Amino acid sequence: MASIAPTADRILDIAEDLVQTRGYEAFSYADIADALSIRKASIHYHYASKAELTRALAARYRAAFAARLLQVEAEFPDPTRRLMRYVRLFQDALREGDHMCLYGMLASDAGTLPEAVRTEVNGFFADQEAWLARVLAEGRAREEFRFDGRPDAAAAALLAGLEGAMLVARSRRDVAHFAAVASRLVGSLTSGG
Amino acid sequence: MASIAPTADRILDIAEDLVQTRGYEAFSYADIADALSIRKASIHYHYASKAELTRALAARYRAAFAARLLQVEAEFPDPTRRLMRYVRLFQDALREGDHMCLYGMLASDAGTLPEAVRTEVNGFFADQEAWLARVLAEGRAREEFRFDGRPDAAAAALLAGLEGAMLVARSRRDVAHFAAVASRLVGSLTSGG
DNA sequence: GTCTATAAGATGATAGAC
DNA sequence: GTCTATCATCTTATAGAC
Repeated sequence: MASIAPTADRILDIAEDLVQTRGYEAFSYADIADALSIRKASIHYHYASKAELTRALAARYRAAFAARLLQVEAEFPDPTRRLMRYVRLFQDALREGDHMCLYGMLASDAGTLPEAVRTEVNGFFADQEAWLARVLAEGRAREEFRFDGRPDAAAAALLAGLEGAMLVARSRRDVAHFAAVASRLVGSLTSGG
Repeated sequence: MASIAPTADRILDIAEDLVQTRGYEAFSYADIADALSIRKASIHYHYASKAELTRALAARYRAAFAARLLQVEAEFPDPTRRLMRYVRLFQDALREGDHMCLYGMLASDAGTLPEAVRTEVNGFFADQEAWLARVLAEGRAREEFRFDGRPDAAAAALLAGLEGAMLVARSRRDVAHFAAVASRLVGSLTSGG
């Protein structure tokens, strides 16, 4: 499947895995070249610099995630199920417990990230908070959710909880830890104040 | 103040700042040598390897944080104030919004961290959750806090929320974002289910 | 589009003088 | 305890043949 994709895409596939497991600073053109059995120079043909490669990777992931959210909205009309599916999307990113969400990892690399990538990171988080705020607002209107204050504030806290849970769970290589924290975060919206 | 401390300590001071802003992979002996106006070889005299330097840094931070928690307990007898002070400790680690909590950063580097440091990271998180669980349990017994389920589960969710809020806030260079999420997390314990 | 070859610089680390 | 000098290796990146 990956082997029939164009080289430019396969490069991003490998890079995505490397960023999720090692971070921006700890992956190299040599790692990608080895994984694909090509030469480093070939990667430079497709992506002139590491900054450009990472920017392309971030943009692809952001677009794919946005598309998946549209799918979720089409598939699940009710806010509760939408939210549960959203949490599942995050949990899947953890894989066996050794991957971090791509954007969570890039956020941790914010201090050394090329500016174009950094802008993309903040845009991604803004996307997530906006989407969650809409789901939460609708859920409260339907009396499926209960929470205090503005939906965007509740959305920011939920996103932070999910990202932090991934960070801690991955350090422990423990997907169950993420699942437990996530269900508590969702539970506090569906059953309390 | 830093300039009268022994070299071994000053090395860790600089390393701490570098890890908090750049992460494990993105700091080097050369960075520390430049900051202290000494040579790289002098650093190797104090810490034979980068792994050993980072392990020493992690151990120092963990011990210092534990000591600060004892101070908080001595100073504030009531759970609500203890918790507010705890959140403050985290917020201070952000500095101007460009530092991550040392252990949050190390957790994000889990994929490439020397095993000894990684063990230290999970120990630190266990420390935090245990301390928070005790504060939460006592707060619920005194009817200052309200939450469902076991105190350790609530503690895990709170810690995850704080770490995630730091991650997102730092990416945005926005301390206020952390403060807003943190006060919402605390608020959900003091005023709701 | 992929290759070989190469560049200029950084990396963690060591030997041995002072 | 700090220095100079050096090491092998890795990094991103480029030139030019095929």
